Parts: sequence; C-alpha cells; structure tokens
Amino acid sequence: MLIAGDLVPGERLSEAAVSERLGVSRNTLREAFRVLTHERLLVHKPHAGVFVAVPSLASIIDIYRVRRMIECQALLAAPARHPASRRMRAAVESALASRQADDWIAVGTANMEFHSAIVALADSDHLDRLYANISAELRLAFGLLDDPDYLHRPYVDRNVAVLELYLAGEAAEAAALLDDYLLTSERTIVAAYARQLPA
Amino acid sequence: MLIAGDLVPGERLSEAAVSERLGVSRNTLREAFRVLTHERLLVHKPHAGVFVAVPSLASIIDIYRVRRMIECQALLAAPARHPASRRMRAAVESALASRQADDWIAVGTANMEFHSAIVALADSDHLDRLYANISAELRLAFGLLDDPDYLHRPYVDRNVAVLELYLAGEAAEAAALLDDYLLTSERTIVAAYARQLPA
DNA sequence: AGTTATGCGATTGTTCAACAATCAATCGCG
DNA sequence: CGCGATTGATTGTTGAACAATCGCATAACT
Repeated sequence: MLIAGDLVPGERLSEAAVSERLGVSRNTLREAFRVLTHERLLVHKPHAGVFVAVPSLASIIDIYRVRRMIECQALLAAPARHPASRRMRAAVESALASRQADDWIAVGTANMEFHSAIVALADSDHLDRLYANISAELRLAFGLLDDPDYLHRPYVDRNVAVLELYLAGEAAEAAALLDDYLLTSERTIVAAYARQLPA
Repeated sequence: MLIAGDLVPGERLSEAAVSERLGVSRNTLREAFRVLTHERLLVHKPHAGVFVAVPSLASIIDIYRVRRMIECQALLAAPARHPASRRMRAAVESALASRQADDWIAVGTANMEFHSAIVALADSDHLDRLYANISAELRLAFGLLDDPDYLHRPYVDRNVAVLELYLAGEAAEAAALLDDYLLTSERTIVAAYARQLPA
C-alpha cells in the first residue's frame, strides 16, 4: 500500500483502524509497523502514533547524493559482462515497451529496476538492501507529485545510452553520463517538489 | 548485549526465556526482535526462533568492500575543516590515551568512532545509518575472535596519519592511505576468521 | 540392523482482552 | 479573549489462551 501510493504521506495510521482493515491483530500490526518504521517508510511519534513518512527536501537530496556515489562507483568498478547486465538490458527493454504503450507508471518501475541492476553490479548485499530502502523512500516522494510522464519520459533514452556505453567497455564514460543524468533528475524532482510543497 | 558480546553468535534466543530475563512481555520482545532482525544482528527462522547472527566470511568481505567505497569517497569529497573532523580528532586522541592504558577494547571502540566520523564527512543520514548497521555487524564478528590487542593496535598510528593528511588538505593521499589500510585490515580479519571458524 | 512412520512435547505465530500512561482537544473560568 | 483543568481517545504493555508447526524420540517395519 505504501509503495503503491494508496497512502498519503503525513497520514496517521491508527492501530485499531488499520488492524481491522487488514484483518490482523494490533500486536501483529505493531511488529509490521516497527520494521516499516526502521525502513523509514513510516515515522513513529511516541504516544502519538505512526504516520506515513513525508520525504523532506533534505532527504531527497541526500538520496540522490547516495545514488550518485553508489551507482557511479558500481558502474566504474564493474567487470565486463557482469550477470546483472542482463537485468539492465531487460529493464531497458521493458521501459521501451511500456513507453510505446504510454504506460508511464510501468516506465517508472522499469527505470527503477534499471538502477537497481546497476547497484547489483557491485555484488554487495548491503548496498542492494540500502538501495531497496532508498528506492522505496523515493517512490513515496514520487507519489506526491503526480506526473509520471514528465518524471520518467526523459530517462528511457539515457538509460539506453548508459547501457550501450557499459556494454562497449567504456565504463568511465558510462559513469560520467550517469552522474550527469542523476544530477539533472535530482534538479527536476527538487524543483517539482519545492513547487508543490507549499500548496 | 549484542554489541557488548554477551551473546554468542549462533545462539538461539527463546522468546519466553529472554522476555523473562529482561522483564518484558513476549509481544514487546517480539517487536524488538523484528527490528534487530532487520538490522541483521539476529536471524529469524520461521517456526524455529531467532538466533544471534553468525557473520559469514562473505558478509565480512562485503562489509569491507562497502567501507572502502564509502569511507574513501567521503574523505575524497569532504570539504576542508568539516565539523566532523573534530570527531575524528577526538577519536584519535581517545585511542592514543586508551593505548597508553593498555585498554584494547576502548582502543577498538575509539577506532570505530574514527571511521564513523569519516563517514559523517559525507553529510548523509542514509550513509550514517548504513554505517551504524555495518559497524554493529562487524562488532559481532570481532566478538568471535578474542584478541583485541592484535586487532586494533596497528591501526592507531594509521588513523593519526590519515587525519594529518586530511587536515593538511591532501585528501587524495589520505583516501589512498585509508584504502590500503582497509585492505590490510580486511586481510587480517579474514585470516583470523578463517583460522578460527573450522574449530 | 537400518530405515522409515508416528506420536509427543515444546516453541512459535497470532489473537483477544484489559489496564496504565500519555497526549490532544474540549470546556469552563477568570 | 487567554489560560488551565478535565475528559476522551489512543498508544504502550501485559498476560493468557490456542492453533500451527517443527524437532525429536519412540515404535514399527522390511
């Protein structure tokens, strides 16, 4: 429900209401709340309840800083023909197909899968898990701005270019392109976010 | 108890026993177990219970890979005279004092604080949290090998050198030294670990 | 004898009900 | 109109209960 955008950031989640809604007991629900809070998707205010996290501007900027560091390093240090490159290719093709069908939410998830595959190039469980968390948090932020076309369209072709460069063995160029790409993406999101936040 | 080494990796934690030992109810304890499991300090086997995590060799190698990537990047990109440099200096001095007193556990925690401060140079909440998790996991591994002298002694002087270089504005040299330092540290740990594991 | 079924005991998974602690909003009062 | 006390609702925590599941020891069988 959180990553599907069914829940509005900032919304308070009553234990009684949600547990009845989901058909589980309060105690079981609290266990789930604890881990989701640890994943930063919920925030827990003692004696006040849990709320759907509202990604702050600072948090978004932080996320992009981490993404640039991790994704670019992963791409730079990746050996040629790493197994994860199959995932990259599959994600790119899925994005292209979804763009053809004008399904921009699918394009968005395909793009995120592409970046997740890039991180997988580093062969690190810890980085994979960190990236999964970051992605979920970013999804929450995306849910706030509703214009998937504008958000995801420009990056399909860039992903193709990054993939081509990497497959051609030009890792440094691929990383540089990715870094620039992430910077502009960050700028777009931050702008849209700042525009919408005061409202 | 986990990071203090009171619990042996692999040990099973009975809900009833631990809840009585700590004076909390089973439900409350299960909430705690859930987040500690999410932090990788415990492992949860369905219908079998939770166990103190046993850091695998693969996990240790992974941790060092992540450390090299994050710490070196943080050091490289850090602006001069970053606030966190005070933490670095304080940690180094604490380590020196503890070495004088032959308190090698204190030296170990001071060294870890030093590296935590390096990560703080990146000004990233997400990286700080990731590093806290990694540190706890590493502490668990250290608890398995009991020779704090051998594990921490060689690195006090290296930390001094890294700090000096960074403060002198030679970030690249500092990062290079740190990278080499982490590589030899990893080698030492892995060797000691592999030596002790079969027993 | 060795191996496979079987039953038992113990532990986890989950729920429910209850109560204390705490917070927020309402109401009353100066 | 501002401020403080009271009330109401929600969270925090506990204890007990029961079903589901697993590991193990016993028993049966080839």
